[in-house]
Parts: sequence; C-alpha cells; structure tokens
Amino acid sequence: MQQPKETKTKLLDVAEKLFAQKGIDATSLRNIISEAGVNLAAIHYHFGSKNALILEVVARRVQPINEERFRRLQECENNNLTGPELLEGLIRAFLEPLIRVKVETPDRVQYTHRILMQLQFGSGQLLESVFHLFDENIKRFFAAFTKALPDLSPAELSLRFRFMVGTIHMIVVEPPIKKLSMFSEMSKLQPDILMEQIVSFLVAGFGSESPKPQTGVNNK
Amino acid sequence: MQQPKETKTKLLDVAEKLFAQKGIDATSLRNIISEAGVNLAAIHYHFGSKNALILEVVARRVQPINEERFRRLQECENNNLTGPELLEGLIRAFLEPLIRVKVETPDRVQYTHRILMQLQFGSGQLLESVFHLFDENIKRFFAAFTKALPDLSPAELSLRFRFMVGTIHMIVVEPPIKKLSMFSEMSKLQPDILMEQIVSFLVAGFGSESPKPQTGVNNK
DNA sequence: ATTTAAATCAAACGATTGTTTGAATCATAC
DNA sequence: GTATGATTCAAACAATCGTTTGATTTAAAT
Repeated sequence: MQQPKETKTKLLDVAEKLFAQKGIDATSLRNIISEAGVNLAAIHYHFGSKNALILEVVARRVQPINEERFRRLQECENNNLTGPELLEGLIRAFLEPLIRVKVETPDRVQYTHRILMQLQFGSGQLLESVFHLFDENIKRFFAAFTKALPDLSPAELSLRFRFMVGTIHMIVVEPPIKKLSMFSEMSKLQPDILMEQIVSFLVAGFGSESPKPQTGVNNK
Repeated sequence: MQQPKETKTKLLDVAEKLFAQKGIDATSLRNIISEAGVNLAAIHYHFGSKNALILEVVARRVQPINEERFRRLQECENNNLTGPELLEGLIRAFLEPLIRVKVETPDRVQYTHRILMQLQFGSGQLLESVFHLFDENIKRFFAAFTKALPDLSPAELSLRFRFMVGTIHMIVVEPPIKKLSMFSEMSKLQPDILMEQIVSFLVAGFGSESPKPQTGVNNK
C-alpha cells in the first residue's frame, strides 16, 4: 500500500517537525507514528532506536550545508585572496550557504537549529555523533581564518570564530518571544539586506584590531 | 533535624546542577531528592510542581544580574555620554554584570545558561514566566541603544542587539566539545583580556556603518 | 504539658515512556 | 501459484514519570 521509502522519509519529516516544535524529549514515538500514519514498530524497524532517528533527522539537513560551505571555502583558497578580501570571503563562505537555505526553506533551518540546540544536553554517544558532523568543516575554516588574520593569536582567533557562530545563531533562532516589539521589526528586513547587515557586523568585529594588553587598567 | 530553608535551598542547588548537566526532562524529581537527601514530597510541598521549581531555579540567578545591569544602565544615562562613548558604555553595562558573575562563579553562570536554553522549548506558561524575567530590562537597553546610534533604523538596531546577545552567549556557553583543540585555546585567556576582546568585537561590529542599500548587487 | 502548624516520611496512584515480539500482509521472483 | 524476503501490524513488556495521599515527626506558642 505504501512505498518503503515513503514511510521512512515521512517519519523523518514528522519527527523533525515535532522534535523542533515540542522538544525531543516531549515528543514520544507514539506522537510521531500517529501524525505519520504508520505503525509504532516502524521506527525501530527503519532506524533501530529513537536516538538513531534523531541522528538521521539532523544529518539529513547538516551534511548538504557542510558540503556547500566546503565548496565555497575551496573557491576562496583558489582565488588567492589576502587580508580583508580573504576575511570577507571566508565569512561569506561560512554564512551564505546557511542563509541561502534559510531563505528557501525558513522553517527547515529553524527546525534543525532548534534540534541541534537540544542535543547539546543529550547523552554521550548521540552527542559525539552529532558533533562529528561538524568536526572537519570547523577545522578547515579555522585554518583558513588563521591565514586571513595572521596577527591574531590562536586564542583570539578561536574566540572571534565563536563570536561569529553566535552572531549567525541569532539569525537562525526565532525571536524568543513575539510580544517584544523590537524583534518583530527585524523580520521585515529583506534577505539580501539582512545578509549585508551580518557581513558588515562580522567583518568589522572579526577584523577589529587586537586590544592592547593594558594589564590591570580599569578605564572608567 | 533540618532547618526548613536548608531543604528548600538544597533542592534549588541540586535541581540547578542536574537540570544543567543532564537536562531538565532527563532529570526526574527522584534524581533530585535522592542527591539532596530529602523526601520526594518535599518538592511539591515547597514549590508546588516541577515547573514551579524550574522557574525558581532560574529566577534566583537572573534577577541579580538584571538589577546590576539596570543600575549600570542608569549610571550611563546620568553621565550624559554621547556617540561612541555612550555605545561602549552601554555595551559594558550589559556585558560586565554577567562577566563578573562568570568570573566569580563560572559553573553557576553556565548552569543558568544551559537551563535557559532548554526552556525555549518548554510549555506555554513556564516559557512566558521565564521571558517575563527579561522583558523590562531588554526594553530599557534597546531604548538606550537607540539614543546611542540614532542613524540606524529600528530594524537594524534590533538586529545588532541580537548579534550582541549571540556574541555574549558564546562566552557563557561551554565549548561544544573538548576535543576540538581550537576551543581549548580560548579558555586560557585571562578574564580582563577576555572582556576587552568582547568589547573590541562588539564596539566595532555594533558601531559599523550601515551597509548601503545597493539593491540586487552581487559583488562576487 | 498541651496545642497548633509546619515539615517530612513511606507508599501508592494512574499515565506514559521506549522497546520487543510474533503473526499478518505486502511485493517480487521463480 | 508458490516461495521468499521486506514491511506492517496489534499487543504487550518492564520501567519510569509527576503527582497525591495520609500518617508521622518536628518546632514553636500558649
């Protein structure tokens, strides 16, 4: 009656939506199979366990973005850019693949992001599998940023790299609550304008000169 | 045998630790009372429900920081600063109260942060109560930033305000995984140097000039 | 010493969880 | 058409959850 692949992808789709909307722990397997219209045992038949289902849900969305980021990174390296141009290129290589997907399918990005945030508190094995999805990509970008900003120490670089990730997160995460009027203003921005806003913020911040080590100074 | 307040605060302490380490949903009330050495019914006697316990756990940490931020904000307004000085002052007023607590009690800040992130996916009533803790503070700061950067539109301002929050989050959140060497470098930074790094990044980013509305341009 | 309220206790409640089982049904190939 | 493997099904499993109950103990007041 139903193609095998339809059952599997339908489970992935429904699980993705419910995990993001209600939370992973608050979503029972019975919630999923109920909305998917399949049998309870189908989850363990196709995936093996709830954790394996979770991993497949996120991997399906993360891997394409990783590949595109990697492709854009190589494009930067082949162009032999240096200094500020390289910095902006790397920021765009890291940023635009995600923004592109966000523009095309806003819900999907938000779903994945909400699920990933929840997984930071998960059990050991699942957590490691999830982070392994990002391992290599992050290492490659960090090495590239090192070339773009050779004057910064590794500690400073990793700090600013994390700032960049935090800034990007604020684009993906939905406004914490609708009633705060200041956040409703934000969503009016056009995607390409939004993009330039992020780049402007990040290029200025990432490339700002290292603060002098004025030990113990309390300039107030 | 035990003072009443000791039981209540012990429950708050244990719950705070377990909620952050294992996750809220993965922490049963029996886990809490077991480690606290009290009876199961004590939670419902002192708090009423698990949700009420959660709210008290976070409110106990959030409110002091809010008060300090508010105090620092008023200090800024009384000093009649303008332009870049006002911007940096506001950023420090928002930043330093949190960093100070992080330096004094790093675990506590990380606990609260991890719990707050989880609560974004919680039920309606609890979620509203939690965000109500931040409502007024955010509105006040947003109004102040509007005066510091009058040339930016409300949409641009709210966007950069969110960027700032995202950047700060990256300071509070623990490195996603220890094995990534780039993140272990970060924790070597001294607190005051870390502070100047954030301010440098944020002042440059927050104060960067608004990108020109070059419609449809694809400068690649 | 007696009273009163606060606090703690063991025990059980019904509900829901992820997982497993074994039979029934499907599609496909011989 | 019959055999084979893949898929779906209803039903039950043991375990754990948040919450409630009523009795018991503790501390303070009269």
